[in-house]
Amino acid sequence: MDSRYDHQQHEDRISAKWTETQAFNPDTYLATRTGAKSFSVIMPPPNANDPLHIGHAMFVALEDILVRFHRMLGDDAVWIPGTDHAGIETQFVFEKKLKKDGKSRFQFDRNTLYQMIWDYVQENSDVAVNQLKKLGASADWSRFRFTLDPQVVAFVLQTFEKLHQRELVYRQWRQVNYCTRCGTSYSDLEVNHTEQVTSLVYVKYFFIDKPDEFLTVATTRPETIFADTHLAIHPDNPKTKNYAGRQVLNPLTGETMSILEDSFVDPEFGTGVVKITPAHDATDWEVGQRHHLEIRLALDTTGKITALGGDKYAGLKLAAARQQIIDDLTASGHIDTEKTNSKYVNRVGVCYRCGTVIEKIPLAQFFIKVRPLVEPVQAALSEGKTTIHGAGHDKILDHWLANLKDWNISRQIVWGIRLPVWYQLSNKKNKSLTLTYIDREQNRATRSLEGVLEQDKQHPGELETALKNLQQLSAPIEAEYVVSVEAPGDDYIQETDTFDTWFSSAQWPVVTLKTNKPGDFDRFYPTSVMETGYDILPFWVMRMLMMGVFLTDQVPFTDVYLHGLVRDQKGQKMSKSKGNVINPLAIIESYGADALRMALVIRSTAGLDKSVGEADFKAMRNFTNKLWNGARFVKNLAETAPAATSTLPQDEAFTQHLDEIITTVTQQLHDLKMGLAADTLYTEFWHWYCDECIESAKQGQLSPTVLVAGLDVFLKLLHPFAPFVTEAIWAELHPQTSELLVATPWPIAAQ
RNA sequence: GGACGGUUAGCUCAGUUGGUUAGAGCGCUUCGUUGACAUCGAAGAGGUCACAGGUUCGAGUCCUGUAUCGUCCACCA
Repeated sequence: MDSRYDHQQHEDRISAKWTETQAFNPDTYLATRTGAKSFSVIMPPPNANDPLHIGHAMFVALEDILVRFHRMLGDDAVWIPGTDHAGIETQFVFEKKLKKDGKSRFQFDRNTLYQMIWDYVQENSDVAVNQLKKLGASADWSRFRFTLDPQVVAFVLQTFEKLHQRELVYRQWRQVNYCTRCGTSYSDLEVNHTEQVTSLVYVKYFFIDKPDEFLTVATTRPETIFADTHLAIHPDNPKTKNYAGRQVLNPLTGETMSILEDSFVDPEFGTGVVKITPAHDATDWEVGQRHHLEIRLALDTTGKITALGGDKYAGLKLAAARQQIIDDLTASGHIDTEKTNSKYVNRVGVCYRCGTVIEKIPLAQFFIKVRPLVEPVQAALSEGKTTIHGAGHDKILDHWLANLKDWNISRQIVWGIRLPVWYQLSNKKNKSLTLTYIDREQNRATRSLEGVLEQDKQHPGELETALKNLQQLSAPIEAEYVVSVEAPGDDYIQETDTFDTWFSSAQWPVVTLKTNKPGDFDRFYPTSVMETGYDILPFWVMRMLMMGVFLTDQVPFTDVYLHGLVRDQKGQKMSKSKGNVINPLAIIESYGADALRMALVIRSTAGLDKSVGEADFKAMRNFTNKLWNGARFVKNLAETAPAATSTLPQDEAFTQHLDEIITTVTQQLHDLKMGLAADTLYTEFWHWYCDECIESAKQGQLSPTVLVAGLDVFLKLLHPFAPFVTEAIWAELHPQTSELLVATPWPIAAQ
């Protein structure tokens, strides 16, 4: 053996051996499954087109430890890998790429664009998988799934159909979160809230009956004044009480606005009078619902002022319109300029992806009723069917479940699974469907269905072109639709909206098992441990619970282990702008995958963030070297020492303590205390086995045969944590056998 | 405004159901290459376990409150 462990000489070679022997496929490694307990882990699928980051290394390390442990225990253990099409993320990245080439998504019909993104993802799809293998992930690659695999898509469509049959899906014209830059709506979860400095302007609304008197209203959104229908006051506010029922003039349109009373108004804030814009503000929308107010749109989905703005403002972009309106209102004496606070800090919703301010815009979208899905989950959790491991996140989940609102699953992007919703072309109610398509002159055209049919009469083939080169379909709320996995007939056009990626992800534990090898679902469901970052608890874990219970009447997993963020050595969040991002591949290159894994896992705890830095990787690299050299010495000792004729003084104590270690580590792993188990093994191997036991053996107090047997135990216990170096040492110690360490049984304490 | 976490050695963090002199890595001091490892070994310095009460034979660990940092949620124009 070399005097140093050189990971680069071993890792790829060992990886290949594991693959050759199909060591990770339970159909292969288990001689018999009779009586074997099932242990299944579904991998959180990384984005198919992205290289892995340090967070992925964390999940690989933790999940791999569990799977290798249970495999060695003799369980029917499987870890099902996959990659995610990551709808918005991927389309966002692809559009940036298009832009670089001087193109835009609007130049392509949706089928062409979809195919282009598909090809792009295919080009990169090996990257993630190869990196997972580099990390030592003992996943069963023969069960690999991509979220857009045809079987997966088919399953997701059936789920939607099932939800529809159970009346858990509805289409409604409702205010939704809309990113004008990404061109799609979002669910509430995709909106981040951040503080922003804007101008708070005080606008005067003059009374109709007394034209020289006015009410002052503070607003940060003067550009929506076109769509204002009312002002509101609190019914019990003495300061504003006498305004009730009076009428004022809209300062921009000159229209009559009445003053209504609603207790949502905070008498203490501003002037105690609020303008109501039902279309573009969440609170105002609700006020509008309560008081049956007309909903008028001031902004469209491109972020421009609608026709409501008249010749002067229509078509202006939001920011430009805002400034123009402030200027104009100031000029016309409608703004109390002395009161203007140009540094007003307020909270706005921004797109989690691109940071653009999210607009509230009413749109016809598909929603899922969440109450009927949530309730069985709450029941299951309170019965302890699923345990959440991770610093209070169980309570956070409870809070989410209790307050969850209906889920908008429609996205106006192409990179995803298209909703199985169909509109009949000949249906009179569907005449005003709007089709955007690339016409025969390669121009982007937007026409009503009626208009397309008209065109088709004059230029036969227009309808065919429109359907074939369709970019986007926009159906009014009164349109009639059919939900069907297959096209109901030739006379139908399919909805162009795609599912929220999380809608299909929510079914991942079910779909990966149901569309895989026959019998997998019964064999592995409910899965054992769902291990993922706490940051996607509401996005993913909660929704997997909801959809899992809906589809199977069982929770999708019995335990959830939430790991924290990986931070840098100073405890700072990693970000590209700070330049403190750690590339896991670079760490593997210099220190080895084992060192990376150990550094991430050791003393990490569920639900809490973990700091790592160069010093940690180095320390754990030293540990792999320590293992190697301890083994090197012990091997040599066993080979050269004369056969023991009797037991030595330390032999019994050694065996006893070794048993304690086995018991402790085994229990820690059963309890999902991977960080603690790694720490136990590190300390026991280095400071007990090497520092004490090897030294005892040198002094003839401990038998080499006992020592070498103990080494085997350590190699097995450490294998889940540091699979490469332990496998390499195993081969050195047991040159006569072809059995790999990965396939050996877990040690059992004598007592 | 609500909720949830963190606060332990110079730094980053463990501490498994309350139980003997509170641990690790890195850093620091002194010494050491006599059968593995200098990516090493030996010895050592360094902690009122945020603070204040309480429960207990016994509290880093349980309870109450305070401070502070952080995260998530929330319709304050």
